[in-house]
Parts: sequence; structure tokens; C-alpha cells
Amino acid sequence: MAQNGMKDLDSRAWRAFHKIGTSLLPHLSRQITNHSGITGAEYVVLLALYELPATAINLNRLATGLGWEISRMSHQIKRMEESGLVKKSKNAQDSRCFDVSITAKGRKIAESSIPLQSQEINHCFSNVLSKQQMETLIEISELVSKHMKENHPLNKKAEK
Amino acid sequence: MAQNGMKDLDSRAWRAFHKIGTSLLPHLSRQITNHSGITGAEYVVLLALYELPATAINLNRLATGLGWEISRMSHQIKRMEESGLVKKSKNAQDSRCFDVSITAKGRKIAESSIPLQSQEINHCFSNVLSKQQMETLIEISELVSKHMKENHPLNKKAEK
DNA sequence: TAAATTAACTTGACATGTCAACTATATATG
DNA sequence: CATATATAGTTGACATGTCAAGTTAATTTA
Repeated sequence: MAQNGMKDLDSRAWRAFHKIGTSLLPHLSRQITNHSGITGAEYVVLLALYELPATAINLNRLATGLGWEISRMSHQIKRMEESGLVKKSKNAQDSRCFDVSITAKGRKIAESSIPLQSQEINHCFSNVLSKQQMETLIEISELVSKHMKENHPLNKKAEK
Repeated sequence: MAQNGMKDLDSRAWRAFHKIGTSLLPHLSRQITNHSGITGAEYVVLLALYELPATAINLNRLATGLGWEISRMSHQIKRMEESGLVKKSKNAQDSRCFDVSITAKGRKIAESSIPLQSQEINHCFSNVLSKQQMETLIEISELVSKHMKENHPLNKKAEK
């Protein structure tokens, strides 16, 4: 039955997706550490702050933007503040909030590591794919994100 | 210049891919823990052992098959042996090697959790995509894997 | 066949992520 | 206004992943 053929495709597609993640992501993370001395997580945060239109962003938004739990972001920012990559200051309007921004040191590292990382992403990903394939991937991402947003809102302890 | 349009697509495609990973994978992992009381990593290992044509597999192959570092696999199997999900025995031919297999308890958990997990993958992934999109994803995975295999062999300390 | 090398793990220390409280501030409600 | 509730973030304990170094056993090589 056709049923069977379908299920097979489903499962192959899922495994395909999963495989890219488990081979490519760790590789890229190691690359960053090798060339810039920062971890993959630090890179992601620096990139987000570097690309910010504003000069600072609050912790919560930063976490949400990256799809991280706030607790994870809190720990991460604490470490990065200690190593001088970012700084944190209480928000004037709402003193529960913190504004996070990149330091000069963090900016310098971001500026040198971003092109290296882009290059590696190109080598391993973009250059390997056709325009058409990339467009499909973008569609896929949008479909999945839409589903997730509608059916599994970020919030873990959703149902109340 | 056309250059610009291209770069934009590259970067959007990469972010698209990245986003699926950071939203969907943690969600699926939590699902497993909620319905079956095992972690995402335990699930992955149980699934691999459950689907094995043979009754056992050596640690190294298991790690390679899942794209894990062997040290990670060693720690994981140790914990899973302690909790009775798998068992480990010295290989008769080569006593450096260990054969890992699933226990009855592990099998029972695999049998109940696999369909639940598949269902969730279908909800969030397969059902959301067209046949065409899944096929493209499989192509993409093959292209990336091929590139990785050729240019960045699994081995971390490659160059020698 | 003895010594050197390689292979298959194991181990321990450390970095990071997750989860469940907890604190402090802001907002809403009676 | 006073209390209740919600929001933003912190903290600590614990689980997991990574890396470097160590074991032990097989295989080469001299």
C-alpha cells in the first residue's frame, strides 16, 4: 500500500534532517573554538548582540530570540560578563530587567570570528546546495516554526 | 550585484536550518521524557539498539553510527547499564571491544516510546511538509554528509 | 619474539544545559 | 491602599557533553 511508501519517506526525511544537525553543528562549534578561542554558545550570543540594531537588549528578549531558556541565558551571560565579552546593566524603566550589550573586547572577537565562521558555513553548507534547495529549506523552516508556534508555544508549562 | 542576493539567501537558509534544530529537537526531547521517563539521549540509543538487525553491536560502531564521540557513548552506556536499559559484555574475539545490547526492560520502553515519538515527529514535521520538500531535505542531507565525509573526516585530530 | 604502535575503550575534571526553587520588582484587583 | 498575582531574572543541584590522559589488549615492526 501507498501508506508504506509514505512512512518510509517521512522517516528518511526526519533522519536526514537529524543527521545534518549532529554532524555539521558540532563541527562548526569546534571550528569557532579553534580559530577564535570562544565556544559555540559564546559565538551565537556575540553574533546576536553584534547584529543588534540597538546597543543593548534585555535578557529575556535575547533568550527568546535565540530560542534559549532564560535560565540558560542567565548563566551564559554571567560567564560572558566575567570574561569581559558582554556587559549587563539594570534597566532604568523596569528594574527587574537587565540590558545586555557587547563590550569592545567582545566586538573585536565578533568581528574577527564572524567572517571565519561564515566562510566555514559556506564551505560545508551553502556552497554545497543549490538556490532551489536553500529556498526549500527556508520554506520548511517556516512551516515547522509556524506549527511549533501554534501548537507548542515556547512556554514549557503551557497548559494551565 | 547578484553577489548580494546570493549571500542573503545563503544566510537565510542557514538560519532556517538552525532554527528548526533549536526549536524542534528540544521539544521532542521533552516529549520523550514526559511520556516515557527516559531522556532524549537514552531514546536515541535505545532506538538504535532496538532497530539493530543483530542482537548486539560494539561500542565504537554504535557511537560512529549515531555520530557521537566514543567517550560520550561510553559514559552514556555506563549510565544506561546502571539503570538496566542495556547490557554490555566483552567481545570474545577482541577483548578490547564491548558488545552492547538492549535488555528486556529497555526493549519494553523502546516499544512503548517509539510509536509515541514517531507520532510527535509526524505532527511537528512530516505532516507539515510536502513529499517534494522531504525529498529535497534528503538530498540536502546527502550533499552535506558527503562534503563532511570528504573534507572533515569524523576524526577530530585529523591532520597528522 | 621483544618493543613500538595502534585501537578500543575508561576515567576524571571541567564546561554547559536543565529543572525547580527562590528573590525582587511591577502590575492588577478588591 | 493592601494584598494577590505575574514578570524578570538568579541560584544551586544535578545530568550531560567534551577534552585530555590513562588502561588494556591487539597488531606491527625491527
